[in-house]
Amino acid sequence: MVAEKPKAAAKIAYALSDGRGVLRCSEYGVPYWIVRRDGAAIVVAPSAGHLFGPHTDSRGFPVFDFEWRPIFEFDRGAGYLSKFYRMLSRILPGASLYVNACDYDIEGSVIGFKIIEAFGDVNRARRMKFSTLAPQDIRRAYARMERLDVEMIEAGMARSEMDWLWGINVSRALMEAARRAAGRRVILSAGRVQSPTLVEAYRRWREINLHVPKASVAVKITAEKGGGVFDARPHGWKPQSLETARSIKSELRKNPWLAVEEVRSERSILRPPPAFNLGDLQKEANRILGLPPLRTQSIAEELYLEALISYPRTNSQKLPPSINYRAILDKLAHGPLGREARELLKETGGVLRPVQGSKDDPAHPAIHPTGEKPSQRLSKEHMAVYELIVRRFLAAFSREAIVSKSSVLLRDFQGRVWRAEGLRVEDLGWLKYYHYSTPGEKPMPPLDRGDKARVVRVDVRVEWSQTPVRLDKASLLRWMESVNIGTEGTRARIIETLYKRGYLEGSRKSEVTPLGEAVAVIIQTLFPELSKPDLTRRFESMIEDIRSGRRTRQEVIDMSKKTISKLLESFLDRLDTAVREIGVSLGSVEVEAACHLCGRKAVSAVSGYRLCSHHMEAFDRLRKALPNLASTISSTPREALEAIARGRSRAGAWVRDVAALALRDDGLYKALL
DNA sequence: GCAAGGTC
Ligand SMILES: [Zn+2]
Repeated sequence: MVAEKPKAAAKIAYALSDGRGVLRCSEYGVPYWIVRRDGAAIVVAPSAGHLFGPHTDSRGFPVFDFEWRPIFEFDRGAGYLSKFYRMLSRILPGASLYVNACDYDIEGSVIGFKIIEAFGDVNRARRMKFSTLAPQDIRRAYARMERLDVEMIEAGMARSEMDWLWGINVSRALMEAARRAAGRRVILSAGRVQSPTLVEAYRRWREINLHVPKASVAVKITAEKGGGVFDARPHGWKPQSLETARSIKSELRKNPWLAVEEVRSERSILRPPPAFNLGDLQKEANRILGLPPLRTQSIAEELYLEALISYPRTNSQKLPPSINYRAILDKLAHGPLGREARELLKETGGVLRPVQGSKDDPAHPAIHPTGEKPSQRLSKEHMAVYELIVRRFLAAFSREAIVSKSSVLLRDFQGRVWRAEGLRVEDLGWLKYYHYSTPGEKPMPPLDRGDKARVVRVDVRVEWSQTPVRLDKASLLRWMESVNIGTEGTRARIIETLYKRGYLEGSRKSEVTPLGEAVAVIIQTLFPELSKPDLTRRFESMIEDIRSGRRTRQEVIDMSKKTISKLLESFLDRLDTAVREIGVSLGSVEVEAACHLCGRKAVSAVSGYRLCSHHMEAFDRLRKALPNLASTISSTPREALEAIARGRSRAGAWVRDVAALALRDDGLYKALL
């Protein structure tokens, strides 16, 4: 019986033993288990994920002649697989029956099949189908074993092969262009998941650099009543210019009173969040601990191998009763978060009904602690992630938090309406455990209709809008989740690949490098299929066709080869443009007509200055926004440009470049008006 | 050397 991983193999063996004992053995340092059932000896042996994958010895492209080989033969990072390979090659021969007991998905079907094909006999093989590793599920799957799932195997192999064909061929095409441009070897890559993500990063980076901020005038009143101080802001109106706001300020200095017109207060209820799936954990660990997504994932995987938490590569936000809530909480009560666990047991009186999130996973529950006590050796970061997971788990069982929000409308002597807002947490509820989401309190003195509050001070200032667009590892990961490309196990890793290739750089505010821009442009123009998530949707429908018997793997692979061949042909026809694009980015090719501001290829000229497409776009956007901007801050266009050029305005870099140049050059300045 | 998908 072949399991996908050691942990699963152990669970399967124990489930099949019915408590009558299991023999744990080991070969080359890899564990396997022997159990007796129905008079037969069952050997449950684990793989460690895929042991075989497509590979070729051919160089150059197009390349279509791959074969399935043991992964450690060609992937230096996969050395640990060789001991699994040796163990399986020793254990499998000679059995009377082979059972694929890997996870029931297309990847598991391939993993088990390839191992049975290599070391056993596919003509004496069957498939177990289970969706969880709970003992009763495993026993049911064992009792109802089916024939080998050929359609799933074919679908899974097709997925691997299509990814290989697209990825290897387009990567080699890019590298060929780089080699011709720079005369040296540069490692470049492209693929179904990484390339749409790079293109999205490029789109975001452009938006950030092209941001023309909107100006608005903020007026904040600090008022006082009975010793209590609060803030009020315009309600239902706003000052149209800085001048108007300043005159309001001087009016209020002469007549510093506000009449309370209406007091409203409402309670709002904050429901506890569900337990983590991997994406939520990565997002929260980034927000709270500042950890990049792949770091969080590695830590979670290590916590899982230490048996402190459940399987982390899950999309589920659900906690099924089968995990045994009570047993876990009882154990947690004696660990490092024992005080919180005991508090929760007291609060719930032992009635444990966790919030269930909407997201689900075919094989695993949400991430939760096992209750095992963490060892003292755990690093600070490991402990922090562990604590996050435990606290989120506890919060899921707790009660709602109650917040009371008050909103007070006040009128000044000119009849203008102002609004003050207060916020008070009435009952912390689940926030006692997961305090990272506690809203900030805004105090508000008791006020009644007709009361007079005194204006203590008035602040007037120009506020510049910030771009809402984010570009960093965590935001890219969320984008990948939202368009459903990649898997829990691969998203963060693929993002790291984009940084490793030198396409992206920087952590909190990432940037696309010149090389990344060149690759993104080439992908968009010469391999448009790889620029969007749609290719993943096409893969999915082809995989579905194979599973349902509408198409064969051969047909799907032939179609892919045809598509890729055509793209590579037209790529070679326009190789010079790709060579130039990459050459410029690597600094080995000169631009004939360079942008005055950045040296990129110019697309047109304004008042004698050659500008690239980015700076041209920045010029256009700035020209459209300038009149409004100037009138809002009650200034001349020149002063508005100075504010933009200063960066304090939060304008995008390319917009600032254009503004600064226009301040130095009259011709360009006039062209902006 | 290149993908994306498993997992130690
Ligand atoms: Zn430019």
